[in-house]
Amino acid sequence: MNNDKKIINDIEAIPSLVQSKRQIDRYNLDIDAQAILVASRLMAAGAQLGHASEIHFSRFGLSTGRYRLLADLEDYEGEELPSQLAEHLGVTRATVTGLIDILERDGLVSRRLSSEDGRQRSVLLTEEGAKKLREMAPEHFAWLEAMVGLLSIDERSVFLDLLGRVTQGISALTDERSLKPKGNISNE
Amino acid sequence: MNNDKKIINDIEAIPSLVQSKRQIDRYNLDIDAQAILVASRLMAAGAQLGHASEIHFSRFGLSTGRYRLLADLEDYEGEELPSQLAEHLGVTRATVTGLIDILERDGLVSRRLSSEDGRQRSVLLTEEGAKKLREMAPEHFAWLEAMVGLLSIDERSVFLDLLGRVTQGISALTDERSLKPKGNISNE
DNA sequence: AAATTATAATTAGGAACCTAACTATATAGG
DNA sequence: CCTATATAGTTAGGTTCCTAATTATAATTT
Repeated sequence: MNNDKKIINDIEAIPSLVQSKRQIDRYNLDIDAQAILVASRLMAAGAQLGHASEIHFSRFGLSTGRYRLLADLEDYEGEELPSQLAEHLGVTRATVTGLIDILERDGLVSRRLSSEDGRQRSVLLTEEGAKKLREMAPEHFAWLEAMVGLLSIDERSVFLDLLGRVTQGISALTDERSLKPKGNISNE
Repeated sequence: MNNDKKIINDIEAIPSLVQSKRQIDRYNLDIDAQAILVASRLMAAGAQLGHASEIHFSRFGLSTGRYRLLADLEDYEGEELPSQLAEHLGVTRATVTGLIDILERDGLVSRRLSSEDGRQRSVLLTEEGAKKLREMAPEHFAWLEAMVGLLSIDERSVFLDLLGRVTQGISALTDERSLKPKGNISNE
């Protein structure tokens, strides 16, 4: 019986400190092995979470992106422009078009032409879409809460703080390459 | 000039505490808003990191997966079976086949038939593959280190601990559905 | 020994997100 | 006015990873 297929994040897939050390030693680099371990673990956790999330939402006939779009729409009184959605979700407008296509096909949102600007199309949350969100809310939020269930309230605050700074670190790395910084990363 | 396209993780894309509270209040759920915030932020961070990682590796003509395969190969004396690689990387064998295809095309690995078992094909790190790893090591590890550069040594330990428990939480959620646990998650 | 079953790798096709090119509309400059 | 340029959304095609089916070889069962 091959139920191993389900368990992707095997113990083998988790990078260890000795592994990080070995890699650094091989090239005689002046790098903190633990820093490498933290970064590697975070990458592994990110991939794992992304995968788990898709499985979670698929039980409601949604994907992570499509749920997030619906939730954002709900947060903005049930009507938004695709470009706003793209900005809120942190994805491209092309991606939003695809998300809307499927949600519209499934009757969870609808498109409407804007009267003010002929280029714009409003996206509206349908009654069915609102119902879907209402129905999945308890289970969904319980799922999210369970994710951090092994952390105490205090630990959650600490984690949030540390994660925020790591996120900042990542942003700095990706922005670095654009030689014209927008000026909002001020700490030298 | 539209260099905004590069900066995907806009300030708007980061979920806030008030947003989490609003969502929970809407359905009168007995859920800790901060827990939702932590979970949401982690998901956002995971996506951001995944994206940043692809950009990082693309500068060396690699993807995250292909780099990880090369690095794992190096860790195992330059020779492994595809099935071992799949397990170590936490991806399916089908994915590994695809990764090897491109790495082989680019001359970074080679395939060899196993003498012992006719079903197996060994994957070998070529000299060119080893050279690639050697060349990118300084920049790559510096990149990883910079990611957690805003954290002190002590904070890295704390972060590692908390992240580990969140990871456990996620694993528990995904395994939950398979009614026959493998019994290797022993700490009750 | 032959037939069944398991395993290793691959192939085929799908989902999510991307970039770049395109269409339609709006705005600005001469 | 009317051409040039910017913007909103979409379309086309690529990448990464997945699941399910397929092929080839090994192990097991009768």
